[in-house]
Amino acid sequence: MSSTIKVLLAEDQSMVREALAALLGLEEDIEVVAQVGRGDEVLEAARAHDVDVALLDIEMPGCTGIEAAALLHRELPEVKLVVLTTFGRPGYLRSAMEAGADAFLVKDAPAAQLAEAVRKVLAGERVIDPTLAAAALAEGANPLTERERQVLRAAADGRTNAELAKALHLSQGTVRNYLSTAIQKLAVRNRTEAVRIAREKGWL
Amino acid sequence: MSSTIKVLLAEDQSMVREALAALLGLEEDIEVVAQVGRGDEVLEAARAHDVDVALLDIEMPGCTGIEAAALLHRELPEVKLVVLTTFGRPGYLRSAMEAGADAFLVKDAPAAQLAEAVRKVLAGERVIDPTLAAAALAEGANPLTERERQVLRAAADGRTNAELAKALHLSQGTVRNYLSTAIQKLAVRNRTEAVRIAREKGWL
DNA sequence: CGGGCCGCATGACATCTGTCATACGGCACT
DNA sequence: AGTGCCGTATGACAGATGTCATGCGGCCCG
Repeated sequence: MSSTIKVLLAEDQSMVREALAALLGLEEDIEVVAQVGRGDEVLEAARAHDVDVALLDIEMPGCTGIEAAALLHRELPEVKLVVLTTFGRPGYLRSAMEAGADAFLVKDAPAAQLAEAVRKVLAGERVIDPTLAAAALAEGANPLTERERQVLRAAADGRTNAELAKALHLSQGTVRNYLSTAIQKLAVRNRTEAVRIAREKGWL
Repeated sequence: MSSTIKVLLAEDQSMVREALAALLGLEEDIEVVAQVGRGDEVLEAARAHDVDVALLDIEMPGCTGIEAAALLHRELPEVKLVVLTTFGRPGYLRSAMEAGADAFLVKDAPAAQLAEAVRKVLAGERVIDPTLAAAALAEGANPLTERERQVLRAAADGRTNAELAKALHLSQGTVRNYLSTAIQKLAVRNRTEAVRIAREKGWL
């Protein structure tokens, strides 16, 4: 029989990361050979340890798990990619798939699915929650332009139009125009709702 | 030597919960005797299993880990309480302590601290991050009145003044006054920032 | 009993925000 | 060459939001 599956674990919360490592450690055929707590340490660690599967949390400092996935996919295409996230946002699933992910798991799925997903992706299968896949397809693509997203992101923490304009090197009127179109595209009433909805959909 | 320490684990994300259980399962002297995924199932499970220590995540459906802690503290005062959270918000620490928690851990602390905290609280010790404790003391108490908190919470998802007034059975002017005083107390410029800051401090 | 804070309210005012029309250059697709 | 979208900008306008002064009744504390 073949040797153990070598896994890289990327997750910023140490306690969760080490707990997941403990969980995977219980499996005979899986070995966690590297752990990192930042997105921007993923590639280096993957190179250093010759991993079979990378398990990537999305929310991480440095860069997101999705960005890390895209990078790995480009640099080490033979590494299988499992994206793990707290939030089952359809937009996340879409981005993860575009980044070359082989599996997409949400953290409130049963723990058994984790080891299972690792084995499946190594066998060439793709693993995604059918409900989430349906939601991602139903919702359609992100309607926001890059600029609209930038403005929304910057507006998220309560900045005023003048501050947004300064931060993005735009005129105040332009900022208002972008916010206005974003608000209309998302069918909401103000910037706060727009930020909330865009976040929920994973469009931000 | 004494028998194993019986632990109840409350955490809504199955994968994290089972991973933490796996982690604790590696310790010879600790046994996870019950797992729940909702705050409002904690008391019942604790009663059913005669637990020594309850490990409570804060963010849970049903009721928060802090509310569950307060309930356990009242109903089963001999059970030791460890509160676990993603966010190291000083206000959370304060509330947890007021609810009778014996330990307060953030999830980005090393995993080893978890088992250690379980043993320590059982030995009658209290476990809190000194940095966080300092922050909680430095920041002072929540300056917001109950009404101000209500209005901020309701305003968080982008409701308009008219909607807030209707939802809270207040006049529109009163809503604006509350928001205005909250904005001043938090030393910010608008409601969105006020919500953000209040959240960060755990005052919401 | 008086002072102070809270909850609640109103009115006036200044500023911020959202909408709309309009404009121009660039780029892509037909 | 024409159409359409994007990025950028302006000006005008209506409505939402934030500030301030002021008022009243209730409650607690000294």
